[in-house]
Amino acid sequence: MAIIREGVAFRYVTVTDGRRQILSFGMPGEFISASFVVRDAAYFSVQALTPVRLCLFEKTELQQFIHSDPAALRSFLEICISEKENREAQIVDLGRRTSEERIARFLLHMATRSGWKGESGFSFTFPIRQQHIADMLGLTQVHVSRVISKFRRSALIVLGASTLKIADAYALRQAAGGRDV
Amino acid sequence: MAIIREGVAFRYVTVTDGRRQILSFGMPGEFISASFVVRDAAYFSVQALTPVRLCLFEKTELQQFIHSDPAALRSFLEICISEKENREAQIVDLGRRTSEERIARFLLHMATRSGWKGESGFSFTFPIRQQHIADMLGLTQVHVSRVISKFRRSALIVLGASTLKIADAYALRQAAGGRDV
DNA sequence: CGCGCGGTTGAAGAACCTCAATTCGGGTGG
DNA sequence: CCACCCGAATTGAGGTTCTTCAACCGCGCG
Repeated sequence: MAIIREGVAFRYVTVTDGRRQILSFGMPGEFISASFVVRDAAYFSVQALTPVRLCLFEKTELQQFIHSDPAALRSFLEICISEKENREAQIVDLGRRTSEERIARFLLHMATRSGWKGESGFSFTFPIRQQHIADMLGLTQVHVSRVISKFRRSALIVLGASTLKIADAYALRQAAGGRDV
Repeated sequence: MAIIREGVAFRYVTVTDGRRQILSFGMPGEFISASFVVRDAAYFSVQALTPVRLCLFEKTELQQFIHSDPAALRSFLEICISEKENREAQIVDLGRRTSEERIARFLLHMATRSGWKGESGFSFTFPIRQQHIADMLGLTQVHVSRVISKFRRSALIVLGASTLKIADAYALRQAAGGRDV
């Protein structure tokens, strides 16, 4: 039972023959996974991308806290459910969007989680490698490279060693499929 | 806020240009979506596949019930979290499994939810069309048809108008990728 | 210096899609 | 009762998207 205070980690599962699927990235302020209130074992693995500082909870204490305070219960349910909603958005991406849309949406989503307000020129730390993007979005690293290169050539983004800059927010949203995030 | 008592329904979203992604099928005994305890609006649509009989709850009453009884809270959290876990399994399917694996796993999963214990020869009502399978698994109906035809020719399954029979459980599990469901 | 990780690029192929024609079965109207 | 019709499934041909394999580059680091 842990909340991330600093750094970035991700949850993933590996299927037979070594294919890897990343389930989510955890950023500061977020639970690794709310499931641990109920579960003892995990069907996934967790790995840190950067050095990470955690805030640990005793499971039973958290359970008591949720019981004792109605507001706490409500906000914990809120967390569980918005985690589920994020997973469902991901399902839509994987099932029914092209690789360009997926990658554009992923970059926009990470920017938003890093405090982006929507303006062009926003720049933030981005420690995620192409292999992670590929494993998050059901693609190969090679294909991610091609799409990212295309975005860069079209001046939608500027991608440094560990920083990403949204250069043309409008065009990137277009590439993401227009509406929503 | 509703539980399905009879029949089958599904939740889905449509993205621009009409592509459809099915998020889940609801079977008897299951919530349409546990999210409604916290949410007022839904980002998805629901459609019945067969005639459906529902059991409706008043949201505020359910909230009070959850607060009043620790066991109720625990089992509701259990439901939320296992819904999330199902979505994550789906993400792995969509991201990192072939169309044959996805379809085989989907059929096995539906059989299990219909009370299947694992033996060959089990047969159950299956009102789902190929288009639904396609929209659940991120494929086209045409491709689903090809894979299903292949399964049928290899005598893994027998698919009637509205019933499905697991003819060769072992081979179907092999097609599903070996381990787990 | 050399090694390794991450990224880029090209060529060839596999998986899946699109379009379109055809079939099959169940229901409905004449 | 039969003709028709409609939704659902099948099948073929050809195309696109993404993968695979492999070579190569650039850069930070021991």
